[in-house]
Amino acid sequence: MLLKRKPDYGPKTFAYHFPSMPRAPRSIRRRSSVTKTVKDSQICAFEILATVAGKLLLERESCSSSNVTLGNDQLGYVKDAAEHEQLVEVRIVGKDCFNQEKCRESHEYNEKDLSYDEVDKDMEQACGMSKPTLLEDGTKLVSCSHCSSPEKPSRKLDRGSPTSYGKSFNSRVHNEIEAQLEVEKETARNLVCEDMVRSCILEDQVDLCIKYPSTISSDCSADEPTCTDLSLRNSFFRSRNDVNLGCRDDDDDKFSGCNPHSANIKAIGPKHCMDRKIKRLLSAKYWKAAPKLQEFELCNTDGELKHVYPKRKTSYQRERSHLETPFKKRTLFDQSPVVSYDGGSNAESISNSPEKEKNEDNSGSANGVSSSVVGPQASSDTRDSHVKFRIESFSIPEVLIELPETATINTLKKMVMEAVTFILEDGLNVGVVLQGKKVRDDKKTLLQTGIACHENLDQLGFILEPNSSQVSLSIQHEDSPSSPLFDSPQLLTRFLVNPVIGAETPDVLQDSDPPVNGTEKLVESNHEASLSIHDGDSPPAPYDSSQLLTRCLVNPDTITPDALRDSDPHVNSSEKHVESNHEVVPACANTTLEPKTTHSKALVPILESVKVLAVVPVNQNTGRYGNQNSGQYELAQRRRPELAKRRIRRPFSVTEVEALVQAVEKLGPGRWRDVKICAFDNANHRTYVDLKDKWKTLVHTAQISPQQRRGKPVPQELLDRVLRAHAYWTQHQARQQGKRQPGSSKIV
DNA sequence: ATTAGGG
DNA sequence: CCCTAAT
Repeated sequence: MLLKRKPDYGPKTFAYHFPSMPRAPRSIRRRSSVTKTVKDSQICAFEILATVAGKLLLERESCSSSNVTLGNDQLGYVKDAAEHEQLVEVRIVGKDCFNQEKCRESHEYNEKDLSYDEVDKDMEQACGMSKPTLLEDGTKLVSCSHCSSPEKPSRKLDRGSPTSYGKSFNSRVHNEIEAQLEVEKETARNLVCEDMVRSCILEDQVDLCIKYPSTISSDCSADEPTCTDLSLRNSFFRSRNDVNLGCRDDDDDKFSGCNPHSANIKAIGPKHCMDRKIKRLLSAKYWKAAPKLQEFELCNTDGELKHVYPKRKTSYQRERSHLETPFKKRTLFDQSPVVSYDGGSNAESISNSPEKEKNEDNSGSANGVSSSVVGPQASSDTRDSHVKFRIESFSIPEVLIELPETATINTLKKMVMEAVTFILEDGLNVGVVLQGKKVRDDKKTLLQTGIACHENLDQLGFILEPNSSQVSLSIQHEDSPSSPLFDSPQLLTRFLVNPVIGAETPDVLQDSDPPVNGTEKLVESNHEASLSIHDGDSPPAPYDSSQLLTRCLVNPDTITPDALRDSDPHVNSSEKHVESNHEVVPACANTTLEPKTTHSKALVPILESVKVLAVVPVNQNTGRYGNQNSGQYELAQRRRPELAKRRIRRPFSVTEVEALVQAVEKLGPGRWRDVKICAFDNANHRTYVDLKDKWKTLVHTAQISPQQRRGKPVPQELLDRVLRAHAYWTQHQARQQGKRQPGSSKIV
C-alpha cells in the first residue's frame, strides 16, 4: 500500500510499468450524480441586498453626521477619504525600531520553509529532478520575518530584476536603511452607530520603520535589497507579483526551476489566492463604502462568507496567527496582506513622528485616521542627520462592483479580485508631497528638499498611486442584465482614469483637488477627469450618498485605446519630472485639508490619488460606450492575461503530447498531478487540469477517424500509444474494480 | 489542492 | 479551456 502519494515513475524503459497500486479513478470511487445547484438563494440574496443596503444607508446617514469630525463632509468626499485611510497604517520611524534579530530569525524560518518534505524528495528522485537551488539565495535575500512567504520573496529578490520593483517604487532605500515590518492588531471595539464607518475598516496596522540619513536622495536606487526594501516590495507589490508570472512563463507565477514544488502549487494558485483575497476583502471591510452590502452578504450567504463583524475578528485573528507563525507554509496573500493587499494602496498620509517607534500602537489609529501625533519635534534626531517619518496610514480605494442578480458569489469574488489585481497591477508609485506640493525632483536629498527640516516634516505627505492601469477595468459580464442596484447607466459605462493621463500638466495628480473645492482645481487639460461628485452628467447612483461610487469618473468618450496606452502615468510623469526643474510643483491649495482632528496630524493632501484606483465595472457593453469598453477590456487583457476571462489558447505541441503520453503510460490517467510534476514540471502554463483535458482530447482524437480530426495533426504513432495506454488503464481500472467487487467480470 | 466530468 | 462538484 502506498503510505504516501508517491509517484511511481517506474523504470525509464517503457514497458508499461504501472504503479503497484494505482488508485481507482475517482469517477469509480465516487460516481455521484451531479446536481446543479439552483441559484435561487443567490438571486434572492441580491434582492434582499438591495433592500438592506437602502435601509442601512439611511441609517448610516443619520448616524454619521454625529461623528464627522472632518467637516466638509457635505461632499461626502472628505469624509469618505478619511475613512479609507485606516486600512493600513504605515509608519516610518527611527532606526531603533529595527530589530535585526527578527530578520535573523526569519532567515531560519525561511530556510525551513524552503525545505521540502520527503515525499517531494522522493518524487524528485524518481523524476530525476534536481533540488531547488534557490534556498541560499532566497534565504539570504529574504530577511524580514514578516515580509512574506519564503517562496515568492526569494523569487523576487533572487531573480526579479531590480527594475521590476524600481518602477513602482522608486525611492528604494539604501543599505543604511533598516526597517521592520510589524503588524499589530486592533482590539475589537464595540460598534456603535457612529463608529460604524470605522468599524468597517481594517484595523490592522503595519509599522514600517525606516531610518535613513537626510542625505538620502529621494531617488536613490539601492543596489541591493534591504530589509526595508524587501518588505516594501513584498507588501506593496505582492499582488502584482502574484499576478505577473514568473520569470519566463507567461502565465504562471511559478518560479520555474527554482522551486518546482511550490511552483506546482502555484500553477493553480492564482485562483485560490484570488478566493482568499476576496475573502479578505469582504471580511476586511474592504467594502467599507458599502458596509451594508458586506454585512448583508455575509449574513445571507452562509456558504463562503461569514457575518461581517464576527468575521472581522476571525479574519483578523487568522491573519494574526499567520503573522505569529510566519513559518508555516502559506501564501503571500495570507501573510502580509497588510500593506499590499488590504492596505492596498493609495492615499497615504504621513506624518513625521518624532516619537519613538511603534509604541504608539493602535490606540490612536484605532479610529482609523492617523493615530500618531506628529510633533515637529523630530528635532532631536537632526543631530544625527536623520529624518524620521511616520506614515500614519494609507487607504485603499473604493471598488465599485456591479453584478447582476444572477451572478454567483463566485463571480462576485472574481470581480472583486479582478478589480483589485488590476488596480495594483504594476504596483504603486510613491510620490512625495511637501507642503501640499509634490516634490518632483527625485534627485534631491532630503536636506535640499527641506524635508530634513522639522518644520516641514509636518507637511510632508506621500502619494501612493497605482503604477499603471490608470484606467479602471471595466468588467462585463455576459449574462448580466442591468442590475437593479445600479440604475445609473452612465455610471456603469464610465471608466476611471488617472487624472495624470494625457494631461499636459505633469502633476495633475496634485492639481486635482480633493472635493473640497470641487473640480475647479482640475487642470484644464485634465478636465476630462472630473469628480463624479461634481460631474453634472454623472448622476449620483443610488450609492452616491453611500460613497460607494468612485470619485473620479471620466467620460469614456475621451478615452481611446491609444490614450490608455499612453496613459501610463509613470512614463508621463517621470518624463515630465525630468523636464521640469521645479523641485516643487504647486499642488492644489486645498490639498492640505488638515484633518480637523487634532490628533491626526497626518496629511492626506492628495486625496485625489484615491480616485485613480476606483473601479467601475460596466454592466453591459451596450450603448455608445460599448466599443470602448471592450477595447479597454481587451487592453486590460493584453496587459494582464490573468484577468482575462479565458487563458490564451496554447495548443499542445507534438513534443508536449509525447511527454504527456509517456507520462500517462507510466502513471496512468488519474494521476494528473504526478503527470504534471513528472513531465510538465517546467511548463508553468500547463496545469494538471490542462493535462487531463489534453489527454481526454487525445483519447477522443485517437478514436475518431483522421478525417474528423482538426488542428495540428498528431502523429499517428502517438495516437496509437494513447489508445494503448488508454485501453490498458481502462482495463486496469476495471480489474481494480473487479477486485473490489468480485461480482463484476474481468476482462483479462 | 486534486480529480473527474460536463460544457 | 472553463467551471464545478466532490474529495
